[in-house]
Amino acid sequence: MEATLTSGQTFNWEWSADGWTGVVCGRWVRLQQEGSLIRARTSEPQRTWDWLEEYLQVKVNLNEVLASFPNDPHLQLAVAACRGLRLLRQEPWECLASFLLSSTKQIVQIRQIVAMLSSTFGRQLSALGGRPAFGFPSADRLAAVREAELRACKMGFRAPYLLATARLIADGHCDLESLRNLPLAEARERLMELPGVGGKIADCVLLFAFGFPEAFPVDVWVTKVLSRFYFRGRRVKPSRLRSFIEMHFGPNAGYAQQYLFHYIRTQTRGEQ
DNA sequence: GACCAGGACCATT
DNA sequence: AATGGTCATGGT
Repeated sequence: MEATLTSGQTFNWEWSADGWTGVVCGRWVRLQQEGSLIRARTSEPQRTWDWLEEYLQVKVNLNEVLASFPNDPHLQLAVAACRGLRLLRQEPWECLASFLLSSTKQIVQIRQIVAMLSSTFGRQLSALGGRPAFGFPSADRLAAVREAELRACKMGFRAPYLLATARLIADGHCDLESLRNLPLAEARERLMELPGVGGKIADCVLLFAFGFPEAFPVDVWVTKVLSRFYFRGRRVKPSRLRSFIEMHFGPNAGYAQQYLFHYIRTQTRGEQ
């Protein structure tokens, strides 16, 4: 669970001695790992846990996913180092907005920005003990604020992108939920029409929110690890990298990407 | 105090 | 098509 929640696919989980605290579908949640089980606590009674099972993707058979990976020693090394890492199924708007804020930011900083944005514009939620919690602000809410208010959340040049995209979602010009049912390439194009959304951020939404398992976000870390593992550390043109990815990683390429990303990031921390 | 971070966009070649 | 500069901020 730790690998899943700290691997840079989501930014709103906080660890403490009591477990992992976060917000899913507008509900405050605390998760505790007990062996192979996960215990969940909410601040209010729940009539169903479907929303959490969907988010955590607990019904995905991880062994089947891993069995679909190519049998190459580098990838297997990453798999061994990131035991239990899963892909979440996040809410599209929160995922899109979070990754709009992610460009050339370290994960710790993205977490700070998301936290400030939520506490400023998000809905306050009841929580068990501790500090109050805040949900991620809706597109409607953000569409109504001024750019300066967003910049006050330390997002810098990303503020106009977030604002413009929030407005396109809020006024119905773009319906995120409808993109879920499109073919991957088409959904990707629709996403890239949004201001501030290029191929990488689109791939993140396709993989982390819409659940396209073959979507493969390529950032500086993934570029680095692919170069090191499969191209003897040499620079590789993006187009060549793309064709290698499609050739090599199979139907669950996105999972493989997440293992490689988390592996290289945790291995080289503090190095160089 | 450099260097860099889960990029996108625009102006030049 | 392919670089190069720019954007804002702060962690390491």
